[in-house]
Amino acid sequence: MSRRVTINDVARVAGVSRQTVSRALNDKGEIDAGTKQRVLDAARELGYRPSRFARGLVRQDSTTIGLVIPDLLNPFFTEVAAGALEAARARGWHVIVYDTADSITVERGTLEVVVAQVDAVVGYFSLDEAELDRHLGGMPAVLIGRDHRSPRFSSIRIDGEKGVHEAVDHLVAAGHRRIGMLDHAGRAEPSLRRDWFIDAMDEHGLHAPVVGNAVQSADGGAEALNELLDQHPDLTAVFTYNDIIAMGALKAARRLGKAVPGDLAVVGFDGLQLGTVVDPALTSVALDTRRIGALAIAQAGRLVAGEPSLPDEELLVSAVLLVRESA
Amino acid sequence: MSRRVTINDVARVAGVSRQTVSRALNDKGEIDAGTKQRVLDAARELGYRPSRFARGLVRQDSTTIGLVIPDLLNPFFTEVAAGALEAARARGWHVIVYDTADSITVERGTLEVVVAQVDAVVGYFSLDEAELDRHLGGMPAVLIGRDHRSPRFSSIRIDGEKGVHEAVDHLVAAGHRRIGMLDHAGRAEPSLRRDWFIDAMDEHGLHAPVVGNAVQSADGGAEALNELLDQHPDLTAVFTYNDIIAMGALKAARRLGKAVPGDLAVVGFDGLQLGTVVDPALTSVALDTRRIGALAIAQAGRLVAGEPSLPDEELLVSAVLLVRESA
DNA sequence: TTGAAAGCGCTACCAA
DNA sequence: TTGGTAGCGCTTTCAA
Repeated sequence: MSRRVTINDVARVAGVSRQTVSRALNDKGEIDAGTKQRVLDAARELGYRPSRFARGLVRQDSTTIGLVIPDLLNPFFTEVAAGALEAARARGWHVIVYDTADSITVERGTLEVVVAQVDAVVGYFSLDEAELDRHLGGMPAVLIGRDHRSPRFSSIRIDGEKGVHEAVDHLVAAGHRRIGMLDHAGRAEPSLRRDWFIDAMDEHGLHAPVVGNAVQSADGGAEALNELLDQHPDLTAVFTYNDIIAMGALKAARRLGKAVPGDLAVVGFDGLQLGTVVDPALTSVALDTRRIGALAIAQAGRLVAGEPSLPDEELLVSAVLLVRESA
Repeated sequence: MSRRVTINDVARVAGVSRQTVSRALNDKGEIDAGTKQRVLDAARELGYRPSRFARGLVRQDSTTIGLVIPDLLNPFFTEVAAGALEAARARGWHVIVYDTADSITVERGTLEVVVAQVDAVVGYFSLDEAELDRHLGGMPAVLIGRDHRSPRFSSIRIDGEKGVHEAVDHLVAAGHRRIGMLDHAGRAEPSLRRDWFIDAMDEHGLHAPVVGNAVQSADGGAEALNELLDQHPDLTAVFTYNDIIAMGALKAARRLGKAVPGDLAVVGFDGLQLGTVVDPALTSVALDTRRIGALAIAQAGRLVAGEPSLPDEELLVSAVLLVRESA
């Protein structure tokens, strides 16, 4: 039903050849103004729309990139996506967005179909490289926030180490000694962010700090903070796995009657714009999310065009401490 | 550089015809296991990836929908987009997302390119119908939150009237009489939401209520509330144009030393999930954003397939009051 | 200024 | 089980 009226129909109705139709529609010169108008009229009347496939087949331009993210509603990924869209638009490229709903099954399904629709894939993937490779079958791919072993892939690396150290330095400078962390829950292993945190604490002679776990939501953060403070009421500061959890912690702290940052300082991770709508505004180890998205697109573009990859050091995004009000 | 190795190359290397290659790659039966393996090996070795254009040309399936939104970072649009993505995924359709950066110029540019890439367009548009029509050239389009005159378009209509009335009823029932509103700023005319509000107030004999204007951001909401309370210190409740503004108002109220909802009740509009991360959680006139996105996709699909449009009453999304904590 | 022919890369439909 | 032929809808030579 969809693709019905073709260039031939227009040609017939306009009483010209289809090459002439093509000329009229694509604003090529070498065509009589009258003829052109006649063709345009016929096309409009018939409701003619050129087939993107036929056109794409003969003009080898137009780049489309698949962006795979676990959850668009997670503000962090929203920001990365926005950065990617902007970078793509600037280049005239198109981005098909796939939300895998945090499900590895959906991710598999997505990978299955994405390869037939785009020139390259960028995003966050959970599958291991072998399976990724199998699905992708040679399509250029840029993994965000994850290193790769196979040379078939490219990565945007995230380095939060410096930022986390800055955060701990900041807290210690403000007099904090009893600093806890709310890591993420539900994954097999503790996060890198936790390692960085422990490391930074170590540097200040603050050993074996307290670490709780929060499920990935504001409520999760609130609950986790309650538990943590329950067991360690003497904490004066917490660093969290990310901003969402931190916002929950903020809320929990208030309910506990603790002033932030007076009684409890809170530092998140991600540096979401959202951090400014809560009160106090969230201090956070900030990642440049727009840049992450933009880099992924830029790198994907190079891979598609067969250009050399961006230099490794440019594929790295480092976090810095963003001091707002909560610490 | 991009599209180099074709099915013919694979056929040559594997020593078969290209039809056989096609069979092997598409898991058709009627092929010898050995041959198939040979083909697969050759394909992999050559790094062969089928052209999506050629494939699309011959198999007339695969639906791609363009989603045009003013600002992905606005949580309301994020939620709508997420709903659209989910609905599209369920159908195996693809969604190309375009962020027009709240700019009519970008919107024009987007429309220009989108028509060549998708089967239908859905989203939020600022251009008038005539220009829209000119750009779209007959492509099916679904306008969200905006009515259409031309039969060429389809609309998802938003009705907040009932919800706003519920909100005012709720406030009045709680004893509020001095209820103000923070409308949006910067647009030519006052919003429909304001009309609904005034209407609902009227019904309770509360005439000529106070209306301020806020720019679309949390800070804007905070600033606007300060001004409003400055001029009308006796207000005990505010209804806002949307949740973002409401969150700013929440923050401002706290800074003013006003308890929410004790000293000042706050009701937003949109019902964002985000409303739960602030404290107190935001009471809001809620729209089912997922449903909006899903409906837009469903309707677009019908238009593409030439099926009859969804019935008018199903194309309508009504807001309902979502009572949380702020009122 | 226009049209005829060729071909983009692939799959469907036959016949072998 | 395989291959030949045709053709999807369009643009690009090249002649007329």
